[in-house]
Amino acid sequence: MKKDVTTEEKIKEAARHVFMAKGFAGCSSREISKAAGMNVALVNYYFRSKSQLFKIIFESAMEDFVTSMITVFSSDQSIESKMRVFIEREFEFLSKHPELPVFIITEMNREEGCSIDHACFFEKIAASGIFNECAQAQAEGKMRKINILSLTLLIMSNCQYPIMAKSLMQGIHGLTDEEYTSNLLLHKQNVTDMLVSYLFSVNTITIK
Amino acid sequence: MKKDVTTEEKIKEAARHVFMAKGFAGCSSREISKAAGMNVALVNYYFRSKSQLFKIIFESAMEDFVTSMITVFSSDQSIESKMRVFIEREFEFLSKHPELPVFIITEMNREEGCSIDHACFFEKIAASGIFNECAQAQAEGKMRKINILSLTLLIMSNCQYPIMAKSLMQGIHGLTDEEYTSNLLLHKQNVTDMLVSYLFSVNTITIK
DNA sequence: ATGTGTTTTAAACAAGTGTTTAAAATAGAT
DNA sequence: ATCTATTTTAAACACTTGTTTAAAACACAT
Repeated sequence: MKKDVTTEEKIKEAARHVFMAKGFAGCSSREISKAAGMNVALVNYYFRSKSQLFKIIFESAMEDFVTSMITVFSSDQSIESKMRVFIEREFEFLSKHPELPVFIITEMNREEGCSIDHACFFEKIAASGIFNECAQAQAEGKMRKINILSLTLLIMSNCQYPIMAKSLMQGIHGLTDEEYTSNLLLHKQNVTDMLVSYLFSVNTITIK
Repeated sequence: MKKDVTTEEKIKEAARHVFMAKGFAGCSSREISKAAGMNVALVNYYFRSKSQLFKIIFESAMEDFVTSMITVFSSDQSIESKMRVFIEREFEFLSKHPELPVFIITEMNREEGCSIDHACFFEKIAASGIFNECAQAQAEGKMRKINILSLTLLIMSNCQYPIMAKSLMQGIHGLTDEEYTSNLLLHKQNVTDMLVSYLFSVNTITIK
């Protein structure tokens, strides 16, 4: 028997949407099954339990998250232009999946969330060779010497936070969706300028 | 009748802890009442409902959040040193309340979360005069010309994200609590350097 | 001690939770 | 058409949820 979209995929897609929007604790199995247009029992028929289904969705979300990074790192460019492209792509990717960072951070803080092995993601990133490339650039004086955690944090902070905090910023500054989106473009440019000049010290800083 | 700590305060304190750690959806009324060492019915006796209690806790959390900012802005210093002090204080404050940013962002995304008026917080910040001060510094060429949202985002991103994403970063980089904390100190310095030099263009950037 | 108002509790309520069971519907092979 | 295995459903399971009710415990004035 064949279908355009298998039942299993229907469930996963529905679960992805619902989990992302409301979190593990914020939704019920029945809600997911309804979003997939079927009976509750089917969810457990294909994926033994709610937790099991969640684990699959979460890991695939992490996978997307990391894959989006690695594609840029593996490309063949100077490290500085990799950085520029990376920021560009990260804003683009996260605009399409705005709930992803909050989702990942929230669920990492859940007790059960720790059961998942995260180190493998670091290994994947490391395997792209980006960290060695940075170390070399730092040794050659082409790049500011900061440790890898700090580098990761600088980039992630400035790419992810502006998208995670959308509703907060809209609330505080009183902006519509469109206004926020257009402001985000300006901000992306500022972030790029700031990070590139800080890390690679392109001394074209002239203000006023 | 008098007590050292009133029942009402006991409930609020317990609710604050539990809500922060698990979110609105992630905990039950009974969990809160047990944390406060009493019967469930008492929670509803003092605060009509779980939602009502939550609203109070959330708004007080936002209050703390904003108050922590304003104290620095209202002080009597140059805008550049205000920035330095602000980052310092923000890292210190958030280290003591690490769940606060994720909590606020998560609950802002809940449907019911929108019922709360957020604009008042912006007004409070604006009332501190910090925005005018920035505008003036920008007009005088002392500060880079970027809009307020972007400025807010730059600061918040770099102060809040490193603390929100602790468990994610620990997972990825394989760090203990102590290691992360000490790395956070180094990172705070990097953030300060980067932001100050980007915004005020202190051109002492010479690498290696 | 009695009465009064407040604070606290145990118990119950209906509704919703994750999960399981057994029966029904469906598919494909003979 | 009959049999078999897979897919889907309705119904029930035991348990937790937010909230309410009525009785108990308490404090305090008289």
